[in-house]
Amino acid sequence: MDIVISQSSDKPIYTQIYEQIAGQILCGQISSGERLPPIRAVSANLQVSVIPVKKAWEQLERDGYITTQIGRGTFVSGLGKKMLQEKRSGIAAKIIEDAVRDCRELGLSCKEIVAIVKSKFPQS
Amino acid sequence: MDIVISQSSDKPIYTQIYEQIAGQILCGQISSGERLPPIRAVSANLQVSVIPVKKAWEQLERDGYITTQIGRGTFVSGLGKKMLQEKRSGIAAKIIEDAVRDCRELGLSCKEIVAIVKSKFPQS
Amino acid sequence: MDIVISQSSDKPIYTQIYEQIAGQILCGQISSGERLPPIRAVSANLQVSVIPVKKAWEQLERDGYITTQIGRGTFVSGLGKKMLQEKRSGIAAKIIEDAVRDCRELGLSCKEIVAIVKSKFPQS
Amino acid sequence: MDIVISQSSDKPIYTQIYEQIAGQILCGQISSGERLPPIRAVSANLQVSVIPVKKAWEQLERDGYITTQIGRGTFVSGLGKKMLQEKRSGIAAKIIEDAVRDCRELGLSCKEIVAIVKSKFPQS
DNA sequence: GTGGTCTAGACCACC
DNA sequence: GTGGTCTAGACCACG
Repeated sequence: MDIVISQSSDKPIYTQIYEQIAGQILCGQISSGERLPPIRAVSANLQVSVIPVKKAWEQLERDGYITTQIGRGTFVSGLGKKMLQEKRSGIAAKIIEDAVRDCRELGLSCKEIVAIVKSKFPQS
Repeated sequence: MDIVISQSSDKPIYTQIYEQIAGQILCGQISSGERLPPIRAVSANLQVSVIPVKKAWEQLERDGYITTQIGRGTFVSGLGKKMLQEKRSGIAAKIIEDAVRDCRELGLSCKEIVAIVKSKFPQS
Repeated sequence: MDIVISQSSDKPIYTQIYEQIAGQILCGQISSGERLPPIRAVSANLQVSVIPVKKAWEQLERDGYITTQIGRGTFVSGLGKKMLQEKRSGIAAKIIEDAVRDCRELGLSCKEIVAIVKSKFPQS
Repeated sequence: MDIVISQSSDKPIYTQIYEQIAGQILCGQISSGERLPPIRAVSANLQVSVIPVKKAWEQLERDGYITTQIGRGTFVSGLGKKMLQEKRSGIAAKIIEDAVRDCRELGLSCKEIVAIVKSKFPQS
C-alpha cells in the first residue's frame, strides 16, 4: 500500500488517497479480502491529518471498493474479476470521453487525437 | 460572445467563463483586436456578480489572451495564427497526456485507448 | 509580522501589504517555512476587508514568496539564501535602473547622481 | 514635440504626456515662450482622446510649466535657467531619495548602490 | 462609461 | 479554523 501525497497538487488530499487506493484495487495490486491498515497508521505514514484519510475511506466504501467491519478493520470488497474489468472500462471510457470532447472543442480531428495518444506510448 | 453558466457544475463560475472565452479565442470565434463587452455587462448578462467575471478576465489577461486598457475596455490580444495553433496544440497535448496517464494506470493498452477514442467519433 | 497601512497612500492597500510582506521575507525577518497568520486575522488586525489581504496573498504566491495549502494555511516558500539574495539583487537593480534612467533624461551625469546617493547616507 | 504613448504602460496616458512634456521643458528641448500645439492636434497625433491631453495640460499649468492665454494658445512659461536647474535638482533628488530608501530597506549598502549606478553608465 | 479597488457580509470545501 | 468562492452594493481614477 504505497501512496504519494502532493501538498501542491490541485486535487484535495482525500481525493489523492481515494484515487490511488481505488486504482490499486482495480489493477489488482491490492487483492480482494486484503485488509487495509488502520486509518491512524495511514495518517501517520502519510503525515497528514486523520480527516482526509477518513473521508477517502468513506468514499471508497460508498463506491463499493472496501467494507468496514466494526471492531475488525476495513477489507477490500470481494469484487469478481469481471466486475473489476467492467469498473475499469467504465472509468476509462469516462476519462477518454471528457478528453476527446475537450479536444474536439479545440478543433482537433480524430486522426490528430489518435496520433497524440500513440505518441505517448514508448513502443508504438 | 455566448457563455453558458451552470450553477451546479463542480467548476467555479470564473473557470467556466475563462474556459469558454479562451476556447472561443483559440477557435477563432473571437478575433484578434476585437473588443470584449464590459465586465459589468457580462455580469448582468450571465446574472452573476462582477467578481467571477473579473477573475476570469484577470486570468485571461495573465495567460495572454486579452489585454485591458483602463477606461477603454478589454481587447483580444493580437495573437498570430501560428501562435494560436501552438497554444491549441499545447493545451490538447496536455489534456490527452493526462487522460492517457490515468488510463495506463488502470492497465489499458495503447490499442484499447485508441479504440475508445475512435468510438467517440460518429464516422470513424 | 507587522504591517502598516496608510489609507492616504497613492498605492492601493493590497500593494502596501504585498510590498511589506515580500520585503520582510527578502530581509529574512520572516523565515522559510514559517506560517503566516490567516488572512481573516490579518484583515481584522489591519482593519481592512479580506479582499485586499487576499489579493496581496495571491500575488505573493504568484511571485513565489508563499504557498497556500487549503484548509491548513499559508507558508513562506522554502527559498534558499542564495535565491533570496538573487531576488534582492534583481529587485534592487530594477529600482536603480529606473531611477537612473529618469535622472539621465533630466540631464544628470553619473557623478551628480552618485553624489546625491552618497548624500542620502548618514556617514558616507 | 515628440511624445510616445504606451497603451500597455502602468502609468496613465495623461501622466505619460505630462512627464514627457515636463522633461523636455526641463532639458531645454522646448524653450521658454515656445507655443505648444493645440490640444486637438496633439490628441489626433497621439491617437488618444482629448481628455488625457487636456488633463496633462492642466497639470503642466498647475505646476508652472506652461501658461494658457485664452484665445491665443498655450506657451511654455518663462522660467529662468536657474529656476529650471533648481526644479531639475529637486525632482532628481526626490527620485533618487525614493530609490535609495527602497534599496536600503532591502539591505543594500551605500557602496553597493553606487556600484550599480555606475554600472548603468556606458563609460564609467 | 470603463475598469480598479474596496466593504461587509455569506456559504462551502478542506483539514 | 482555514482558504475558496460568491453576492450586492460602493467610490474612485481614467478616457
